[in-house]
Amino acid sequence: MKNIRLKDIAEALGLSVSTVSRALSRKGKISVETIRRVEEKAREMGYLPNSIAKGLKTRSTHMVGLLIPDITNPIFPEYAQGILDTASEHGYQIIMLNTYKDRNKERMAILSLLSNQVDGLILTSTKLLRRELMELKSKGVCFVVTRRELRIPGVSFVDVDNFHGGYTATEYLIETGKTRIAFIGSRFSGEPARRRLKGYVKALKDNGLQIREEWIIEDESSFEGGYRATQKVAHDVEAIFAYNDIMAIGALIYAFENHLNVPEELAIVGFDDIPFSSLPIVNLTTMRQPMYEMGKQAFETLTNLMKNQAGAHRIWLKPTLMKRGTA
Amino acid sequence: MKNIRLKDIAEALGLSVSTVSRALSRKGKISVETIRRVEEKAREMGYLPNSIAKGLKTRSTHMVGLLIPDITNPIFPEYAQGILDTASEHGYQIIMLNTYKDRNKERMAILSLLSNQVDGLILTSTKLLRRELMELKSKGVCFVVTRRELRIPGVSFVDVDNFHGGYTATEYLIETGKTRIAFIGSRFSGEPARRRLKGYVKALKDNGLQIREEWIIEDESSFEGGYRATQKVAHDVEAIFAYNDIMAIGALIYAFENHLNVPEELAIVGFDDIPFSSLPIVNLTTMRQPMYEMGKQAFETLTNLMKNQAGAHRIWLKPTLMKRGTA
DNA sequence: TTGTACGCGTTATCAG
DNA sequence: CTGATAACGCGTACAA
Repeated sequence: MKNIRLKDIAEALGLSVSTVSRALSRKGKISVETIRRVEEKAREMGYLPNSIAKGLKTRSTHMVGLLIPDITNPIFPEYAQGILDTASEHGYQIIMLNTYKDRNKERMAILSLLSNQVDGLILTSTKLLRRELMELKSKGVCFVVTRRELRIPGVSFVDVDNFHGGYTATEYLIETGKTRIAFIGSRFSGEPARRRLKGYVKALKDNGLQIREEWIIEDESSFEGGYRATQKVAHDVEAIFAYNDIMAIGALIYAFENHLNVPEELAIVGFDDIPFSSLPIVNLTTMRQPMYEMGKQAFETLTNLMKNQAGAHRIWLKPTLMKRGTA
Repeated sequence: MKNIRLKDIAEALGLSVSTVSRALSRKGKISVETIRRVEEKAREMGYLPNSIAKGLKTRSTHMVGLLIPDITNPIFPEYAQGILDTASEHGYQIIMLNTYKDRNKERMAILSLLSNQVDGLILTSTKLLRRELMELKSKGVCFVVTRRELRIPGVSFVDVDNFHGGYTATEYLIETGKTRIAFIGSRFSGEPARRRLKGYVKALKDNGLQIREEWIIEDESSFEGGYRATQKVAHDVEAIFAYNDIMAIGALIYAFENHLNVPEELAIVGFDDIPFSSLPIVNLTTMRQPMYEMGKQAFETLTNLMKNQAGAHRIWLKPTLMKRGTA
């Protein structure tokens, strides 16, 4: 069954293709009567516009490419939701791809997306080099970066204020009376961890507490990593601020297995607020990252870019403390 | 900066557009030397093919639409991953949309996707009426349905064998010595719940156990729902088979709060194996649905359809028992 | 108010 | 082996 084209409905009505086109898009001068007839016929024949043909002409496909490291990482579904919902409100479709934090995959994905003539790109935790992003920008590609803070003139990004989050979490632990506080984290080479760590350090200093190197532990981002890191310091500290909820839960498991009372003997604060942290059995106190909001803002920033070629936006979202049972 | 077109590289080389096209696609007779020259020039000029113009001509965009009820439902990210990975292997892009189980949203989404000339559709847990699916089929649209078993001639689907899963879970509980076993579930009107329930009933019968209506509880699919349902039967049964992990965890919370030993006093088996069920603190015994595999199979079934217009495939995946701490 | 003619970037057909 | 030419479906100056 062939699709109905403008031409088909034009012939059925004895009109020209352009008249039909105008009637359907309501552009230019056209009689109300013609509009009515065309619309009726279009409905009757089940006309469905060919958006890609339109895109070829108008140079706008209303498609946006979304690159995510890994959709099974529990912080991302909510983020994706924010993007999908907002895109849908604005009449855009999202083409999604996983990059697995592989710079090469990312490059290929972007080429493929641009080849498909997407109107814009959302790059999540991109590994692309600064130079590459500048090049992309100079080609006139519209894009927004999230979860990576970078200062390239004209490049927009949306990120969480990791420093502020680290500061708030640590300060809260201090407020509850803890003075011996460890930080366990992963990938200290990466920006998010570095900034959360800086927030932790600053909060300790501001409160006249000493920074102890041996209380700052690096391990991998996993339950096991959190467990191991906790093992190294649990005998010596009263509280743990973890880089993320995964590691915090690892700490929780350690406490559980070693019959440490939480939070009395060992208080634990995480970061992210992944869905399971709020389960009654877990009930983790943590810094919530507004991931839905991040997705929403990312898309809205992008639409502004696509429409007005407006200047760059830099958005920091504040994480909020979710007080629950572990601190 | 305008994009480089075939025409640009043709002019730069003093060739015709069609020759350049053939050189790049290596179709038809063309000299090796020309191919070399064209490819070099293309690289040099940074040529990126315009897939949507190509699609207009070839009537194939290599895009596939994916409809999912809700990507934040923890069973779906893995599924989406399976689809994304497989699509990528086959050189396809995925346009993803949430439907929120809303039939109308689904209709709109499909129209919009077809308007974008996708080559195929994957409909997850679709609410569309049988009649609508048949209509879609008769229009020649390629699509695969997942998580809904339906017998429409020529329509392919991939689903988990819910009956088998329900049977296996119940049988396992019986094997561990339990005889008083409850089923807690939600949406008994829906097929998955009905089939799992049937499996439960059959397993009881096959083992000479009685079916007790008051041990079959319906409530909503949430922690609270599972908690409430458990509350109603816990005093009377030794084991609970839950429709899904969410409800099973609700049951677990109930047991936890009421100091019931799990699994001695109350054994619990879930369904899904969502990521958190394997956490040491949760450690839920459950029927694992192979969601990645389901996504993979769905896409592969679809490619077959798109290529050969091959006959319909009906695939049932077997869920597998994950023996952990709660049963 | 409507129709004609052309172009968007690509591929397919048919001559040469 | 290569080049003109005609589509693909739609939008838009320009002419009527």
